[in-house]
Amino acid sequence: MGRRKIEIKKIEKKSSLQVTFSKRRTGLFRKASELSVLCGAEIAILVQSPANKIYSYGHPSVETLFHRYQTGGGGGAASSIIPYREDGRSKYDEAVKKLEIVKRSMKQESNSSSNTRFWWDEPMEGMELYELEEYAEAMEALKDNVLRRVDEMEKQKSIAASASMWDLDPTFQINYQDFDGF
Amino acid sequence: MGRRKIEIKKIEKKSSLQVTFSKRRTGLFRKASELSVLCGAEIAILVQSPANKIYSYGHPSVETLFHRYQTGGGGGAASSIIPYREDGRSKYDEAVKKLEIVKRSMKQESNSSSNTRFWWDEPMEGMELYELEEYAEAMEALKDNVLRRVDEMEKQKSIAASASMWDLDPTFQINYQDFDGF
DNA sequence: AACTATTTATAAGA
DNA sequence: TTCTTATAAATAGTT
Repeated sequence: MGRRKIEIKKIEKKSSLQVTFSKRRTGLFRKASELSVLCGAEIAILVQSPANKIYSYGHPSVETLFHRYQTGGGGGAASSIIPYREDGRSKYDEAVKKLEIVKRSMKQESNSSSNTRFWWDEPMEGMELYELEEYAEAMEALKDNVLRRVDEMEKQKSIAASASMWDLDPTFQINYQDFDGF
Repeated sequence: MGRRKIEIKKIEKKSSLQVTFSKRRTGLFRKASELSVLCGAEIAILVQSPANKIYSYGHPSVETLFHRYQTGGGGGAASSIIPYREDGRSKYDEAVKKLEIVKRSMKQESNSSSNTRFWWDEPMEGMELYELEEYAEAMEALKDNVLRRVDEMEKQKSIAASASMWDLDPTFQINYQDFDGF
């Protein structure tokens, strides 16, 4: 794709690998941005570099798309695949914002007074790795259940679509961040 | 980029949009695959189409990368950013596999006998939306805590790196799936 | 970081 | 849709 055709196999020379990674990562994110603008598609990309940095691209955000991916296609029982609500963006975003507000207030409370302990902090002391892993999994299952229930309730509440998410103003605040901090 | 140069702005003609979306999505995933092979990078992509289908590309998996993204760069308290362990892949993957086994067994149990109820299913009945949202958030906070603790324990346990994750055999089982089911 | 010779990607057309 | 093809874009190797 340039001076010579190359085989698609792992580049061994470390310096070339670094250069190619940088060029192609940029190219990939540019392509994503173009697809997003041209077609109104919403896209999230995570790339973990050879140096273990994680680069992300997300419009509207990595989290939003991942949540849709999980609730829409991956999470829950295999039979109950829940479609992403056609009218859902604004309602979804409202819910996400509310969750974030609750989360922040919870964290502030739990940080401010060190003697106050909340029930979700309790099990952290003295657990063995295996227990913790099991626990994390139970949490995830429970959260999936809760989110599914939220989805169902939202769906019932939103009767007619006020506007398709694709008619909204595409304010392309491209969320383009590197994690260089470690 | 072909017969004519085009501006990067939303395509209005619906048929062209559909064709362009399909071609460029394919192109994007191909580029991701090439970057992955050439540089040993690990990549996840989610694309939500104009028709609200979610297309995903992930190597090793969307979930794995998203988890790293959250624990490594986004999740948890703002100050305690946990780096992805340099030696971590095999340990990390082991943990993920274990979690998945636990999850599957939990799901199987809870599905097989309909009269058996687990504690994490209990709170689902009769909760109002606001309660559910609060609950979901508590779950997420707890899961974050648990995962952070797991990370810390893993880090302590893995002393010297046996092999860099980038030296491992790149068995490129590209996980390339469409959700056409809705 | 820039530069180009080439290879790829793709817009339009069939 | 899928294929063809003229042209734009991406990029490998070089400076």
